[in-house]
Amino acid sequence: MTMEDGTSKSLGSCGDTDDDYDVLQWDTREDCEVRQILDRIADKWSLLVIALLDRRSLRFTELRRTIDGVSQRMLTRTLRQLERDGLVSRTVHPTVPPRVDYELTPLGSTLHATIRALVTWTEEHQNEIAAARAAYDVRAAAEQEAAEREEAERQAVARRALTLPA
Amino acid sequence: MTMEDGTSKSLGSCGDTDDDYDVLQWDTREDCEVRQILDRIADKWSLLVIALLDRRSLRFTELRRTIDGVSQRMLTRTLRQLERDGLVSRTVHPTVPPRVDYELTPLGSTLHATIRALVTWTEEHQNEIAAARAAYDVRAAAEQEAAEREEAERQAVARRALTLPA
DNA sequence: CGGAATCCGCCACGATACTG
DNA sequence: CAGTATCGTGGCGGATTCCG
Repeated sequence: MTMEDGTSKSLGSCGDTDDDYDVLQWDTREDCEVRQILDRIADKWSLLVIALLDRRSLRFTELRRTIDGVSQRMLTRTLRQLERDGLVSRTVHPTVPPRVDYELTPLGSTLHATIRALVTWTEEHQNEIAAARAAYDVRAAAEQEAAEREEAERQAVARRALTLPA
Repeated sequence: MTMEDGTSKSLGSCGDTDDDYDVLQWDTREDCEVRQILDRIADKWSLLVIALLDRRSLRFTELRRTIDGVSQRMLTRTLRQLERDGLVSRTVHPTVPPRVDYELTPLGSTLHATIRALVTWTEEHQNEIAAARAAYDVRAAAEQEAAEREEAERQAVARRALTLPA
């Protein structure tokens, strides 16, 4: 089993002292739930798996084929974590060859619904972000060029001071 | 400048072909906006910075002190990325010693609002998740122990077959 | 004070091979 | 088919040093 990830134990409810002013704590402490869930949905495959399973339950190989690019190792690990968090349920049919079905739990469904909001936000604002990035890159390039010109100028001055020092 | 991260260019609108059946594409392609934003808010510090700046604008050192654990390198990188994405604005006051203020842009504010939904979901369901994890770990431990007993049994049988083979 | 540049450890992830 | 086990590597993030 080896418990490869760092989650393991210490699920200490994150210490909500009073109101929601605990901005510092819910992200600083490693064992905080928010951090955990965030890492889960943000890792390379979890979100995609959740999105796919929201349509219908799927077998391991179906997921593997559909996702295209995932290694069997990562798919297994992803599914295990989702299962452990109660977001995905795993049903083994004792047939031969073996057959394993994965489906979203009710909890997983509500999470997917929540995530949709984030996806929607991204879709709605991707143009603004792209524009901001383009603008930033232009400014950065301009500043860089200015710095280089300034540097060249300084060197030119230094050279003149050397070539005619009389 | 060196452009250390992999984002750089290629902001190719992710290819929304028809409806929302592009589940495969918006997460598989590296240059997809959803992936980018997700990686941003999920990285170790961005979310915390956004949460802090949502209250009021802050100086570099204020952020550094408040966050407690962040290296100046990572704080700088985080702020640069957020600035590039148009989520945070950076204002340099040409005083001595220099003073730099960071504040959330309107775009950044809307993102923070969206993220709050996710945080809320987590707060509401952290008990279920904790319970699911505990249950999973118990099952896993039980299975492990069962496997070990089975193994011990096999070895015991093998030993008997050797000690009295007459 | 607010960075930039450099070096480095670590582990998440991928590729490969083996098992029930 | 559905995994586990093992090894190699790229890149993230931390520590340190230097600069304007």
